Amino acid sequence: MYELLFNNFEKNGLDLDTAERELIQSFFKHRKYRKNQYVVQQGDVSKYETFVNKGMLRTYLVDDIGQEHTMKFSPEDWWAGDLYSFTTGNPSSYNVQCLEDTEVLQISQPDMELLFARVPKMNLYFRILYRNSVIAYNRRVAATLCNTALERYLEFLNKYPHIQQRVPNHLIASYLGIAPQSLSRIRKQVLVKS
Amino acid sequence: MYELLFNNFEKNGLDLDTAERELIQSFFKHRKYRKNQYVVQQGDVSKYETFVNKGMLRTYLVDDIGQEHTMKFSPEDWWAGDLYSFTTGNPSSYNVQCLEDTEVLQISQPDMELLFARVPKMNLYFRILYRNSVIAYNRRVAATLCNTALERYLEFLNKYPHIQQRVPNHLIASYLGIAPQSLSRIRKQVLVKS
DNA sequence: CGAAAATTTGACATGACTCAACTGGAGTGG
DNA sequence: CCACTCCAGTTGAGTCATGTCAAATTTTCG
Repeated sequence: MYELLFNNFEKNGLDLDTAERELIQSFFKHRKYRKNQYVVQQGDVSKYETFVNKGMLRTYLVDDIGQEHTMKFSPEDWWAGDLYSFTTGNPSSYNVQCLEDTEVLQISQPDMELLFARVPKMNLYFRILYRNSVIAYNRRVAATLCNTALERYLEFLNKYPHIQQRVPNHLIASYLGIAPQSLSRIRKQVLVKS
Repeated sequence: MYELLFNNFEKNGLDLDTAERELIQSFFKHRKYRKNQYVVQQGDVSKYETFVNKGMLRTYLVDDIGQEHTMKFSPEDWWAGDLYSFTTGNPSSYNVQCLEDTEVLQISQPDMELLFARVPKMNLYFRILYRNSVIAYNRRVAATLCNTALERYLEFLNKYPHIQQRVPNHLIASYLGIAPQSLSRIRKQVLVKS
């Protein structure tokens, strides 16, 4: 149940002994959700940082005029959660919803603080994790500034081919920041060209 | 020369004793740039993470058709640099340019690794720093997905009033992802309404 | 099978871009 | 002190990409 998480720790340069692993395990709660259930809802506090073991989560928000905008897809081996709400305890403006039946490991904010106190090298892991996240966001902002919708769509396909097959197009459109009709037209262009 | 940096460490929960401070100082190089000089240029490796002591930096990139897009402004007490290039050693796609005469403190990638080895609690500082950066990028992506150019402009003014007074409007436009003419029209609207 | 959701298509509206010209201020040099 | 240049900012006209609304079609799934 914890293999994927510990593998992820290792991938990011973390060496853990048995005692540490047991301690870490004790901080994480295993939880199963069914498709369409919510892990967090707009207005709630995002109490946990959530590591996806199996399935897929989608983080989105709803704007003033009722439109949904997808911030992020989280398949297996990714984290999800609203870091702002988690850190400050303020209500989240995001919804985190299951696109499939999903199994996760969750750690609460106080437990995370304890974890840092007891296993200081977790600071290294999260430093690397957040650093990579900053790099990814950089790219995304750069893409929205520099690229057309078509280019951003192709980049998305390229980068997340596995996600594309598991997620309906209108959600991809809402991630790219375009209307589903526009994505449909773009897809037609791509077909013609190839 | 190091007060601002150490203050920043403290603000982010870092307690340092004299020995640690001296060690840390020895890793940072002080450097002065004149207005319009480049700290990093597209194609170079971003060898340093740069903390701004005085002045203002602007990180931007140039797209296929020669347009500039501003990723970030870094006034005093902020960091600048391309984290991707810094981490991997690959060439950067960004330019980092001085908008004013600027004084910085720089640390190289190998020195940063040494720093983490010698002062492990620096992991905590950068974890927090990157975490806050992730939160800020989240907001920015959410704003580009949810808000109109007008709303994004008002949010920018609200959040960085100090920057607005020190930076020409066409650079703000390139940060917001709109043409300078569009920003000019938006500013006219704002005047009429108030 | 049948209902609901997703996708596609068409017609039209609109916000933002481009190109081009003009204004106004800052700085320079005669 | 004035003429000149340079650059930022503004304004207008025309264009284009993308959005909206509405309807048709296809797919999914109970």
